[in-house]
Amino acid sequence: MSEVNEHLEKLMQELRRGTLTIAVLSQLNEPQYGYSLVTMLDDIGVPVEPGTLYPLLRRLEKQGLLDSKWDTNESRPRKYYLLSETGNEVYQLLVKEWNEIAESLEKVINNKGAN
Amino acid sequence: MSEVNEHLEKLMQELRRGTLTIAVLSQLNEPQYGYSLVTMLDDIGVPVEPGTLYPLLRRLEKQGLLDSKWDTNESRPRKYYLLSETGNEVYQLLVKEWNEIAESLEKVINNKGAN
DNA sequence: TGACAATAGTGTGCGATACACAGTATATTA
DNA sequence: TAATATACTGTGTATCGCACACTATTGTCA
Repeated sequence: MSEVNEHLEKLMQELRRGTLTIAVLSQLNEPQYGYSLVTMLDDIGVPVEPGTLYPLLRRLEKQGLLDSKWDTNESRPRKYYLLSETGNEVYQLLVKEWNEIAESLEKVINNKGAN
Repeated sequence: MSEVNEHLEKLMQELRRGTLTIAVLSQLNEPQYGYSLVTMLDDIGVPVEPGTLYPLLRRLEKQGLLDSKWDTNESRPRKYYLLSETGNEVYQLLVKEWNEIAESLEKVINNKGAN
């Protein structure tokens, strides 16, 4: 891979940053477990490594945005996550922030700022 | 500041990641120097610390996306930056990537993925 | 029985960024 | 003219999320 492409990859990766958190939070109105989230997000077009998602879920729980509960009734134990109340508030604010960023970037890209 | 708000700040900061690069590249069809970019971007609604912008500009130059040239004719020496050819290509690709990300996130947020 | 899928995790290095700080020369104002 | 602000560029450092390689266990199915 050329050097330019490596840099491009890095830049795109950087752009995606933080969006995974929003994607995850958005799916957790309904309880989901990690493994299901991986395939689910993948289906929606947000591919994610398990080794990326699991630490994220634990972090969000530690921060109080998610609640978790083990389900040991099924054939295999699953850890279900769900949005907490503060998690929901934070999610709303994040979406708002996202929209502002998107709008501002649109303007910048279309050079509407050049007057 | 409450703990939740600190986390929120971090998350929003994370969301903004990488967008500054796009913003900067978008303004460099015309040559600009660092200080002018700071105020310019600030006007457009993309506030940025000088201590953040300058290293970014140098990095982008080192990566070959920007060319630079000192102007010592004016009262104060200014370092003008300009998109290189590859810089322009990369910028186009970044915008494309950004649009895809934005679209995908929109879907996720509006729960269009739940079918 | 042996391989694959389901399910959850850890460890680590990289790299961008925010922020505090530094430095110099020119305008501007008192 | 002395003092203060502003224009302009930079450096150093700590943080922190993330990608990725890796580990581990248990059930399922050929």
